[in-house]
Amino acid sequence: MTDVALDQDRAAGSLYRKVAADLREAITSGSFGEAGRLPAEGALAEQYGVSRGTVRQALAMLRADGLVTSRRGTRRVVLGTARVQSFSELLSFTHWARSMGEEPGGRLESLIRRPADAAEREHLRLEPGTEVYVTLRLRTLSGTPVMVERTVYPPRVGELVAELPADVVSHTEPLREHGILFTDADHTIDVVAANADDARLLGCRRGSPLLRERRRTTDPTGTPVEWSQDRYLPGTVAFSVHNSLAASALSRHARESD
Amino acid sequence: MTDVALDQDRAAGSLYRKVAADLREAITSGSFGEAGRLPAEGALAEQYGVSRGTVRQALAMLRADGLVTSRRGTRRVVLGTARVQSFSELLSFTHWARSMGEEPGGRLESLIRRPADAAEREHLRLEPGTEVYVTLRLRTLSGTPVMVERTVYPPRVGELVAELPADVVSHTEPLREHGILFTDADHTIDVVAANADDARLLGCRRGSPLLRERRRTTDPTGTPVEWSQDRYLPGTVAFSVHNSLAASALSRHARESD
DNA sequence: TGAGCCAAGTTGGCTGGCCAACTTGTGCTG
DNA sequence: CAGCACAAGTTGGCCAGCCAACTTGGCTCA
Repeated sequence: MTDVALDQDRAAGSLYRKVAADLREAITSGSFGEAGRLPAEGALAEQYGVSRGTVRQALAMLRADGLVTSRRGTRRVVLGTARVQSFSELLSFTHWARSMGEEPGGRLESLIRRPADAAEREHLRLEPGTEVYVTLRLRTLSGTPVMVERTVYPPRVGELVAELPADVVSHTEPLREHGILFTDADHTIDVVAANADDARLLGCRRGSPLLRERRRTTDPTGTPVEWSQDRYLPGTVAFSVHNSLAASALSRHARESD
Repeated sequence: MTDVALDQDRAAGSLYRKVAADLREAITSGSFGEAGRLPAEGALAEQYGVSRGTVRQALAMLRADGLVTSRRGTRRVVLGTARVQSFSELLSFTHWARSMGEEPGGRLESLIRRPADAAEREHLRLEPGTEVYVTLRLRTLSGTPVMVERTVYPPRVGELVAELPADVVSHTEPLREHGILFTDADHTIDVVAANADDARLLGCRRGSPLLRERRRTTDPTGTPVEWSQDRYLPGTVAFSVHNSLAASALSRHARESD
C-alpha cells in the first residue's frame, strides 16, 4: 500500500492500472473491511505518489467492476469482493478452465470451408461469395463434456486455424502469436433446445435445454475475427455481469434475432 | 454537431454526457458510416467547445458501450450501432416493456413476511432474525405471460412495497419517490427447470427450461435493496453484454452457487 | 521496383489546478 | 431537547498542457 508496492509489476504498463490492481487486491483481501470505506482520493494520491487524476482513473476501473460505489460527498464504499475475470479468461475456454484448476480439453469434430451465408456475411461483414471456415468442437472439463462450440472464421483467420493440429487445446493462443488480436466482444445469452449433433456430443436428449452464448469478436480496427455460438449443458456454467448507473453494458432483448 | 447542439438538454447535467449523447446519436444515425472513423479528439474538442479531456471522458463511455474502438495511433473506428439500454430500462421490467412499445402487466400472486433464511441474510446482508418481505409476481407483455419474478426485500424497502396496491404495474417507480435508489446491480444468468409454481403461472410443463436471471441491487451506500430471481420463458428474452480489453464486467462461473 | 526510413497525425497517460455539488458531523439556537 | 445552520471533508467535473507510444502514408535510396 506504499509507493514501494508499485515497483512490482502487478499490472501492465500504466500507473493507474498498477494502482487499480493494488487496490483491488487490498479490497478482496479485506483490508478495508466488508462494506468499509476507502481512503479519500487525495490520500490515495499521496500514498501512491501519483496525481489525483490517476487515482480517479484507477477507481473508475474498480467502479466498473462493481467493487466499489462512488457518490459525491462521501468516501467510496466497498461493495463486495466480486472476482471479475480478465478479458482473456472470458474469451478463451482454455484460460478459463485453467484458472479454475480444471483440465481443459477440446476435440475438433469438423472443419469445413464453404461460402458464407447471409447471416454470416452480416456478422463478419464480408463480401458476397467470400468463403468462411466453420469449426465444430466439443469442449471438456477434466474429461467430461461441457460445451459444443460452433465458430465461423473469416478467411484471414480461418486459414491459420486450418493449419493447427486437430488436437490443439487452445485456438486463441496460437492466433495471437500470428498477430490476430481479440479486443472487443459482443455476447448474447439465451436458452435453446439441443439439436441432434448437440445431443450426440454432449450426451443429452434431443430437445433438452442448453445455455447458449453467441459472441462476435473484433480486433482493434473493428474487423470481425470470429463469430461463435457456444452451447453449454445446464448447471455447468453461469454468466455474471455487473452494471451501474455509471456504466451499463448489459441489455435485455425481446425476440430472437436468429 | 456544432456547439449549438449542446444547448439542448439531451442528457443530464454534465458536459461530457451531452457530448457522449450527441456522438451516440451521430453514430447510430450513421453520420460516420459503418466501420467509419471518428474525427480526432482535438477536432471534436474544438467542435464542441470543450477541452480534450472532456471529449475523452465522453468517448470512454462510447467505448464501454461497444460503439467504438480505440487504439493508440489511429482515429477511433465505429464498431456498430448497438443500442445499449439505460440502467433504468434494464432494472425495471416496466420501463423495458414500454421502451419496446409493449404493454407491461403484473399480477401479484403472493406477498409474505417471514424471517430471512441464511442465503437471504447473506445476499441482503442482514442480521439473524431479521424479517424480509417476499413477493411472487407474474409479469406479462401485452397480456401474454413472460416471466415469473421472486423478489426478496429487506424490511426498510419491503414495508413500502407492502403498502402498494396489488395491481400496481411498476414497483421501482414508487420506491424511487420514497428515496429508495437503485444504482448498482450484479446479475447472474443461467438455465433452470420450471417448478410447479412456474409451470402453473407461465403455462409450461414442469421441468421445462427457463432462462433465469438472479440480481442483487444496491443503493449508493452499498446497502442491498433487493434480491430478485426472474425466470423467463425461452424465446421471449435474451441478454446482451459488450466487453472489451479496456473494460470487462462480464464473467463466466462454474457450478451453481445456490 | 521494393524495402526501409521518417515525419506528421493520433491516442494513451499523467500532472496540477480550480470550482461546484453533495454529505456529514458539530455546535448553536429556540 | 429538537431542529437548524454552518463548516469541513469528499467526490464530480472541467481545463490546459505536456510527453510517450503507436500508426500511417509518403519519400528516399539501393
